Amino acid sequence: MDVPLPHLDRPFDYLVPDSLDADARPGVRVKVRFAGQLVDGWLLERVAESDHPKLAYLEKVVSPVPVLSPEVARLARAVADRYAGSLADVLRLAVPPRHARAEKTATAAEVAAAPATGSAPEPAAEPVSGPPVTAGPVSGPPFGTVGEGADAAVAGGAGLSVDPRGWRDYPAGPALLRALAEGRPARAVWSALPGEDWADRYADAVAATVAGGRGAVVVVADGRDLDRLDAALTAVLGPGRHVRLTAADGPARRYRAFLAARRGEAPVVIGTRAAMFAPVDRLGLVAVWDDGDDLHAEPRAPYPHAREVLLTRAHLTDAGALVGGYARTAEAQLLVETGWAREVVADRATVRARMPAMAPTGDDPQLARDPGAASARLPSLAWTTARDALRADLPVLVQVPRRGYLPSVACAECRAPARCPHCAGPLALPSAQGTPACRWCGRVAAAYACPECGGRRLRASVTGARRTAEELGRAFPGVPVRTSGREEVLATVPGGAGLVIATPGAEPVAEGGYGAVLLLDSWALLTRADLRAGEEALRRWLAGAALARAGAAGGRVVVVADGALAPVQALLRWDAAWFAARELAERRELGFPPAVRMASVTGVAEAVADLLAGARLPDGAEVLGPVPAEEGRERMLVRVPRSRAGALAGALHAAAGQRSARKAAEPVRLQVDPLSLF
DNA sequence: ATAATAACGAGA
DNA sequence: CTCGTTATTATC
Repeated sequence: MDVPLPHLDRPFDYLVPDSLDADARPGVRVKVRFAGQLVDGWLLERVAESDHPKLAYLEKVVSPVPVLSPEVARLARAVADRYAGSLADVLRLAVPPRHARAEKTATAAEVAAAPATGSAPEPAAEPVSGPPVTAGPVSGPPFGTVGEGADAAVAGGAGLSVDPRGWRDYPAGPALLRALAEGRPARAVWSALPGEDWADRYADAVAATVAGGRGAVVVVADGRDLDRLDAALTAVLGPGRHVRLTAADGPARRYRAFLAARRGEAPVVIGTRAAMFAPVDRLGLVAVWDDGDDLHAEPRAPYPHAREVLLTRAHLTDAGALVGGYARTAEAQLLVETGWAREVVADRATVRARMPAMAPTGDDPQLARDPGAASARLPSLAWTTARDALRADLPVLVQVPRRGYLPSVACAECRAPARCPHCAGPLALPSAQGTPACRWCGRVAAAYACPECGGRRLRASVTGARRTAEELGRAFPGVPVRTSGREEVLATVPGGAGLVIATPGAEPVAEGGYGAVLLLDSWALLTRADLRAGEEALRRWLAGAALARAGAAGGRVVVVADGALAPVQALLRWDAAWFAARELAERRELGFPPAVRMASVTGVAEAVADLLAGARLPDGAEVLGPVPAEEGRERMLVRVPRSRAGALAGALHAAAGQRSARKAAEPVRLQVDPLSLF
């Protein structure tokens, strides 16, 4: 029933009139009369009898295309249960809006050929167990030992030949590919080497899965990553073997792509998070690249995260799973530490050989002596590193904060940019009412006085990529300057001398790799009041640094940050696993996710109190708060051990059901795994 | 929203 | 005890 009310989140039985008998197959959209009105719904299964005494007739089959596959129906129920949401809400995310014209292009024969895969549907017959992340015990064997994998270029059992290509750089890599080719549910957390062509590696893993006769779903964060993966897959699988599914393509194309996937026209679906529910036959692999990117979190109720949906999916279908990135999230680390997934990492010698030379620079006494550096507002080491790379005819990447992400400040009287009295770095405001502090050395400038006019008041201004580009252009005359950011994102840049100013996430790949990468927004990233500030900073640095040449080939990275900080250490050593383990240990200590399961309840105070009063929270649940939320609302957090995660979601959903049943007017937002905890 | 059903109270 | 009214609850 396509109504979002939590107390109606269960199947209802209807009689099927003879006239609709042929079309009324599981997975079709239907219209039924419910409480006097016509509402949309989903036909979940056909049964011989019903316990209900008086049944109404199905009003209409909207379209005979069974767009909801049995596997996705089960997945959607499990996701709704995990996130304390309703099946209808999840189905809205899982099945794109119908586009009648796009549907017409499917002939009757194709409709009839729509696969009836998977086990018999049992909608809501029994609660589906939570995703493996919450399940605790290790399920499924590891996909091979290091020794076995190292020299295995040919798949065993099935006699399929799989070339591990770049996966040879990782001791467990070839075994991973072999397992996928043999249809075994290998689960891996992959830490990509610096300079790694991740899209090629994902294409290899997908190709191995397809060679084994199974399908794959791959989710990436944005359109640029998608284009890259698309090209890599076309190169490896050939054209027409994969479907591209993303909301950015518009409703018609999206629905057409969805139907193609549903009909099983291609074994592989790739896309942004819209693709996480894509129907795929005989699913053998789910994969997500860069799971720390917050674009993987769905902003619509019940706010599922692509990584969690895909892992649930792997669990339900016994498919393999690949969670990869240059960085590693605490959630991925948990998969490794619970033994659910195997870590796929290169050994230290290989990492060292591939790494660019790394250097931190903070407070910079040489700044004044370097006129070029001073005019570019760059610490001296950053400036000389860039200059050397340009002299060697190599491109230089400068990673700067997103425009508006962190407002810089200027004198309120004369508009002169406010500079750090100590190192002349730009001052910025971490929050609206915070004290300005230096973006380079981090020193707080409490008693600032403008050197130009003596003014003491400051106003916010923005120094984005464009402004930085102008200033750097002046510091390195004659060098081409390109920017890549919000308005225009470059995918690639040529290999010769040139400056590339990019915001995090928009760094273009340089032909042959960058000679130097300057990471300038360290302080802005690290001082964010967020549980994940360190993780996020490291993720962005690694993504930028990964584009540099190896140290032996002249690649250098300068990070303007204190080298003693843990995320900086992790960058300097290129050790995302170390940082993730540290981060997870710290969250265990503090009782933060993913070591525990958190849910937030947001609304006006009475509504929040009402819901929590009616919730039968599991043993050991802690209620924290309230903290003020946006406009008059407040937010309470509920924390439980991971073993009670399912019970917590169930209790909150049931409590929301009670409220909606008695028509409580004030809305309450439930969010399991909320993005931000503060 | 609206129909059924339960709960309640006044008058026979 | 019955009828009529009102609160409650389920909605195939």
